Amino acid sequence: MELKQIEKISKALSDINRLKILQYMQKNQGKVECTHACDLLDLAQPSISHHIKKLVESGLINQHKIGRNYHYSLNHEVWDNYMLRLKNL
Amino acid sequence: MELKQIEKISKALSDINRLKILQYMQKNQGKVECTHACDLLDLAQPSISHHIKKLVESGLINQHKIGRNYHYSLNHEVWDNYMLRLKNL
DNA sequence: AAAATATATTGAAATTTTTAAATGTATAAA
DNA sequence: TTTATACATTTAAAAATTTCAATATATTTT
Repeated sequence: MELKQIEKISKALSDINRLKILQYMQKNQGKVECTHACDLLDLAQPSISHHIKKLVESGLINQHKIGRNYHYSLNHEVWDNYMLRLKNL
Repeated sequence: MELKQIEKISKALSDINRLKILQYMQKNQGKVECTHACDLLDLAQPSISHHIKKLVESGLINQHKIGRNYHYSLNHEVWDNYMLRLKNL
């Protein structure tokens, strides 16, 4: 993993709303209802959408549509590599 | 460790220049000669100073002056807590 | 196929971050 | 104690990020 990706992942983790979204995902078995997330975070729907996109683009989470809603899962490989690289910076 | 500090540390790690500074510190046993760092990163001296400050403020590194220059050391407690919190987000 | 529901994208404003010139402060050397 | 050297701070401009209204797209229901 290159330094550039370490930077990108750290950036994805550097916003409290995105951290809360990650927590919400985990608690909800990866299921995310956008409207519920809006209430929870007190953000407009496009903002939620934008934050989720950043998480996906960083590679930290995978996205797949189920019916009308989305499900997400941690990309454990990316996650573990990130930790490892930080430890041995 | 609160979510706010996770955010702050991630933010400190979310700039490639700061990551390079961290690497440079490690390679140099924590010793930093600012002018050398300027050359390495192709940044002006105040920028280096600013980036180092962000790292110190995040709690990731400790700063202590030796003679005219500065030495730094990783704050392992903060570092480890950060990792742990991320793992169990 | 039309209406309803859920998320994505675009565009623009507000905020934050990054950068460096100018200047200040502290230490070391002459 | 003057001069040189090294890092810090202030200030201001440039760049990037965050936010949301408006709009678009996709899916489900009727």
